[in-house]
Amino acid sequence: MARPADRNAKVDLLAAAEVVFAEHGLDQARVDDITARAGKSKGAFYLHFESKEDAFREIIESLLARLHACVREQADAPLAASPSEYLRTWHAKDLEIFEFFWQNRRLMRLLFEGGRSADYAYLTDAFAERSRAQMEPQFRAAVAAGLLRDDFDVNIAIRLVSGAYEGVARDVIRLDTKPDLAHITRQLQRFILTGLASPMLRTGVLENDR
Amino acid sequence: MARPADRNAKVDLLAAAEVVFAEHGLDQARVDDITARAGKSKGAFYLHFESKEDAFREIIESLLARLHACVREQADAPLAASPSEYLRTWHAKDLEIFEFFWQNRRLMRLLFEGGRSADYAYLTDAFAERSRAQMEPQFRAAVAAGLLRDDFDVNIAIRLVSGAYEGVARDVIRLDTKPDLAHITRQLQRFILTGLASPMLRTGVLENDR
Amino acid sequence: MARPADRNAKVDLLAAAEVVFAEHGLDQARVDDITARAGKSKGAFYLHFESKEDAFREIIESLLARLHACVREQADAPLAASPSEYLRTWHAKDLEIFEFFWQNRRLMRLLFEGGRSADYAYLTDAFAERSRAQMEPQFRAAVAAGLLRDDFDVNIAIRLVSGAYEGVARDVIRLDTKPDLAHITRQLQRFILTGLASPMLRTGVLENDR
Amino acid sequence: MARPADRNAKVDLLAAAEVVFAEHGLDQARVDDITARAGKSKGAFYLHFESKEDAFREIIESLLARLHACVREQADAPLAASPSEYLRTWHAKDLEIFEFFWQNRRLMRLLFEGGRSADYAYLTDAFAERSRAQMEPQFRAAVAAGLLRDDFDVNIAIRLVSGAYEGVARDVIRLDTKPDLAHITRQLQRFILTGLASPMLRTGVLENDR
DNA sequence: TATGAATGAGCGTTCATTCAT
DNA sequence: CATGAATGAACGCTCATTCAT
Repeated sequence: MARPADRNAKVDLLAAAEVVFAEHGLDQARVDDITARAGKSKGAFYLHFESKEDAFREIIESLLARLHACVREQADAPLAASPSEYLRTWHAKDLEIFEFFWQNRRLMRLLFEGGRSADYAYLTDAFAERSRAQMEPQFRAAVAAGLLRDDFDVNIAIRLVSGAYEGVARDVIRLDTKPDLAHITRQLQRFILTGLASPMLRTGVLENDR
Repeated sequence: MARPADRNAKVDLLAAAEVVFAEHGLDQARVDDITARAGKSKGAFYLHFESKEDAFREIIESLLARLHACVREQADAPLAASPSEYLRTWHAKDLEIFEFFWQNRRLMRLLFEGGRSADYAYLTDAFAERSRAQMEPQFRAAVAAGLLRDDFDVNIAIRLVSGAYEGVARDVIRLDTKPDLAHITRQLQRFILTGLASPMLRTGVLENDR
Repeated sequence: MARPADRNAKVDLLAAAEVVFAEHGLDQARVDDITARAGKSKGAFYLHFESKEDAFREIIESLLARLHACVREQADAPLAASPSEYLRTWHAKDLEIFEFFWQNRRLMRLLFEGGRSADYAYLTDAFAERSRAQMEPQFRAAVAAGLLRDDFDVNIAIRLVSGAYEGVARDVIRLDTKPDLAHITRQLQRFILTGLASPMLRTGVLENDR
Repeated sequence: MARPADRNAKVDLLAAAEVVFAEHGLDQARVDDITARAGKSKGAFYLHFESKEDAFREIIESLLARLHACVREQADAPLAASPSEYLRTWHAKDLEIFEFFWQNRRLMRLLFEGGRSADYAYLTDAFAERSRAQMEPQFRAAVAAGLLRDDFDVNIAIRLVSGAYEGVARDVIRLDTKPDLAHITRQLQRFILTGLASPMLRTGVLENDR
């Protein structure tokens, strides 16, 4: 037999903690605020979590787990046969992930801001690193398949691309109303693929390169 | 005639505060740590700063002032005559700014991480916003001059480009050894200008666009 | 179901605070002293009071409330029919109030000494002012009833009488052993009514007045 | 040769200290305030005084010395020959002392309020005690001379009289504009000598006494 | 003698965590 | 399991006093 009261208590506390952490960050969040918002006692909090940090960790870990599940789900799709199929798949994946960002924007902001605590500042980098790591094999595969140019320093290219993704993601999650994610991600894809150079300037670019 | 002010006192304190804030963030930095590191007394700290936050603000404001001075200096250069001149100028500007990032990487990280305190989380966004604002007129000028394509949503393009810059900047400032900034910025420029699409894929891209 | 509130906690803290404030005044009283004396933790103090000053205020306000209740109770009695009844009633009232002073002599001293803090120095005057205000209607009624002389400047007479009361009260509350309050108040009453002049001098006094 | 600069410095500091102590009491007065008001350095303060308390003591002692000089001057006058001469002399003495109170009202308030510090709360009582002590021989002499009634408990009578004086003094020194001190002291004297009872009540009072 | 920057002990208050019921 | 009063370590800030010049 489950003990629903118990489960609900933890769920309530987690929900409240999520809000309070998202608003105040780890350091400035007070356990009192969390329990008051959850309508639970302080004792209940420590019944379910070892410490304030533990609750924070649990929330962040859950977020990361769901995020990675979402990303992996996208990543596991096979390289499409045709170029246009490839683009369609890619775009669908991006949209899926940006939808996740939007759904979890409060927590994603907290993540991007390192939990607003020195102790979790590493989260920001860790997330970026992980994104890059996740991106690399797909990128290399695309290069190998002749879909992407091979005259780039792949590491740097990845860095740039993931930077663009992260930058856009940061923008999206701080909006108040939901933007047209499909449009944004399509532009992002197009930007990555075609660049901004006008034909006239393209000559200059080639000149400029050795 | 009085015991002369230790002209270095404030400088020492600021230097120590910079280190401590960079390491622990605003909330977890202890005034004791700062003064101990500076070899000064606690009283000395409050002789020069109204409060812990005041010292933090002073450090951040100084960083932002120097940063904006650096950016403005770059921005004020006129649009170059020839495309290749334009590219050279652009690259030089970027390099200058990335040098600044590298020189001040400890503080830039703190800035990017919102002071690691809920109270200054806005810094992250404020900086991104400002960067975008600074970029916009230059971008539009380049489009008007036929240097950049005009079939992009400019706002989104700026968002993407500034995202790429920010992402790369975040990467750079967390390295332990100085990377080849000229290389990175050149790749960044080239990436922005030419994109990643292979000729074969380029067709797909065009197809994909309505 | 919870660890039940130590119903005595606040009472203990107030009792301890009373002693410590009475001994050291507001400024020099240390919260540590209060909690140590109460056998409570520092946290417990802030569980019941907003601040040190808040506890002080509560103590003083309670004293004033009880004092005014006592005074009002006396004041509400009607003017007696006969002179001797009037005197008896008056004396009984005084005795009641002086008993209150004696019972609360530690706090009354603190009150008379303005909480031994610049912030509450006004208490001394406020109390005197209030006493005078309370006395005035009774005084005027007694004059109207022909019980008291009408050839005095009433305001000054009240000032003198309340001064005498206050002076005697200040004396009484700093004694170590309880004096014969009935005797003192009777003498005080007699003094107010008849003065000290010997018959021989009385003539001179009356001459002296215009 | 005197060192006028030095002397002036101390005088300036004392004057400033007087104002600051009178306003904030001992505990809440800051040495900084005193030196700033005096236009001197903190070093100068400690050149002339051992400590903040020392300066306070010096000010209070000076006040008491001048006060006692004034009182003694009055006290040393011989008992006058005739009753009316006695009354005139007494009144003149009182007026002199009340003039002193008025001249030094800021400091007298501080004195009456125990320096607004637990450490000097005793001043209030010490002053009252001393006043009583000073009054006693004169009182007894007057009784012996048949000028004052002898059917009073002398100690209590003194207490009452000095209480009345103290009460009136407290009133006077907190006024903003100088009152008619001669009038007040005359009324005070008359009150002490004759009391307030109407002829009608006097009968009852005498009955009431055993 | 005079200066005023520097010192550091001291204290009010907060809040994560514990524990008696 | 649940409660919430109690605990006490921690830390920001003040200000009397010292001392190098």
